[in-house]
Amino acid sequence: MLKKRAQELLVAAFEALQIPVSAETIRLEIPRQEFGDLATNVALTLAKRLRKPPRAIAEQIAEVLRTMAEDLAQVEVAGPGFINLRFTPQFYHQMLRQIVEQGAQWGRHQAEHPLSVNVEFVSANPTGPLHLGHGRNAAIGDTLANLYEWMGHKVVREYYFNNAGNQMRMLALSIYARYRQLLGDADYPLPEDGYRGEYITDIARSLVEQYGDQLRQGTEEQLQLIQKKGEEWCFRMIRQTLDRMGVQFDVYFNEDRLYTEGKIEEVIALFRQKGLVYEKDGALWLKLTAVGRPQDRVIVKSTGEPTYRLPDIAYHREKFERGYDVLIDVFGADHIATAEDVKAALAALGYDVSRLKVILYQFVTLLEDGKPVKMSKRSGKTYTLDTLIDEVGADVVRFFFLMRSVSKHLEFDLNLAREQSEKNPVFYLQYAHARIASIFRKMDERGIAISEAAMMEGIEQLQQPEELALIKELARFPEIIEAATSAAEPVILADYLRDVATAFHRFYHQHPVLGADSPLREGRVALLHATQTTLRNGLAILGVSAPERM
RNA sequence: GCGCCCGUAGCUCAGCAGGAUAGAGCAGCGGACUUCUAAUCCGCAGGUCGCAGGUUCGAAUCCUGCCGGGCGCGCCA
Repeated sequence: MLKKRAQELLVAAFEALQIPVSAETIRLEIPRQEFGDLATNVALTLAKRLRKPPRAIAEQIAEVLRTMAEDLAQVEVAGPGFINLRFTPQFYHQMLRQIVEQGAQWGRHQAEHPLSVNVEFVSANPTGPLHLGHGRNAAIGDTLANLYEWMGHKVVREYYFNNAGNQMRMLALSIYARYRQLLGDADYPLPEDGYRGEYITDIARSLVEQYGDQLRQGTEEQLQLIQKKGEEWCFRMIRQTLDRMGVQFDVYFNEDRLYTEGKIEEVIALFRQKGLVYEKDGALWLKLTAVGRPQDRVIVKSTGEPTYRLPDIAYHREKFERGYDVLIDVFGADHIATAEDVKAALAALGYDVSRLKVILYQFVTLLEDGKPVKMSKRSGKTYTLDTLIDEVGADVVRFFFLMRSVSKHLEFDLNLAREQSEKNPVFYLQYAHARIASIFRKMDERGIAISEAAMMEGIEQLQQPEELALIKELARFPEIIEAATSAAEPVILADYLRDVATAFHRFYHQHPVLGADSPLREGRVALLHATQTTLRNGLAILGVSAPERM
């Protein structure tokens, strides 16, 4: 809200001076405290075009701004030509009134043209429990979905359920091997690249309980049954873990459907029409080099089975056909090449791939005592997301996965996460919220009831630097949501909430609320409400709880 | 070899549509609880922004090259 207002004022000033400048070229940033509330370098960027020294331009604009004067307490030209702005306390009071009025809706945008958005994330194969990478994926995807909702769009959360590839066959064979071992064939070998986790034995055990030795022969039919049971089991595990992460999907899209509904065949036919496929060595190749990709790829193996790339393309085409305005994929960094291939293929089929945003997040390393925890897929010795949640709780897990840029490798420091103390950054935010809740409880105990009207009255009493600094911080919330959404970076919101908490703790430390005299007390209560709302809403977007007490 | 991501304080990271003295958290040192939660606050200390060039009035930020780390480059998914 601050930047928007400043931008309006600057645009008006430029108009008065008859200098044509578009609003977007006026960039505002928050400078060091002593310079002001906002600063712009617009005079510096215009210097060349206007052939005037930047300071002279800045002075001119500043002059006009000073005469307009509304909402601005101070306009200064500094350094090489920055214009520093400081708002009046009255302006901040007005903001605070708006926040209190909006209450639970504070921070929500009303999109002029609401978009339909599909966010596909997690999409882990139903062959085992979720791991840390999936956890980061879940946290990022769900938060992006939340952000789009807060921007006023309509969001569908979707999970692509990859239950048709040959990894499923491997799952069945792995379970079968354990099943045989349980039946007494201790030496029955696990397949070369089989799944080795504990859960495989659990599944096998449940089969023994249900079927006894009836599946011993391992006929095709029996293996299919085992596969089905394994898939269901894994799916249940996955959903339980996602539940604990606070993630709910609207759509689970089964890969099966692409086959049963003929989508795979359709895509092949389309590629044929466009002359984008050819046969070689008994396989069907997609001519990706014709659409700017470095290599052609096999899409149907010589065995007649499609490679994973083909259903991927068919699936994305299906999503496009459903008519979303925006499609978002959340993938691990290892999907780079595939994602680009899928995009190029869809573009070749005539789809507007600018609507498809692929979010690639970097890998997660688990650190314990400063050293990476070794994970081995072969031995099945991996650290599951469930284990992590058991150990540190869902709030910490979600926050830790969101507190770094998506594009950065993430070091998950187990020792820090386990720390139930001030060192843990999650608690810092939650504590601010709980502290406010505590004051409200105290008010109840003492029988203090304050009407909204009284709060609104009291707001103009807020003149202390810590009070104004806190309002200033709160006022950024809608802009932060917008920035985090357009950059697809939850960390922007996470960092912001820390700043809010800091501003609050400073205020709290310096100024008593209930001990203050009316009407200042009422004004401070309004500030508490606004702060709590901001923290609660922000934490909700991140999927972290806002506790009433700690 | 090629492609993508990353290199900023002891550690983990912000800042990067160029701009005013490069910021946080943790760790270190020193202060603040008879008051609404000290899971807090205040202060001190800590940096050749990987290296070398280039563009510019101005580069952590843009360009090129190199060095270092991660991830890819399957008829696996």
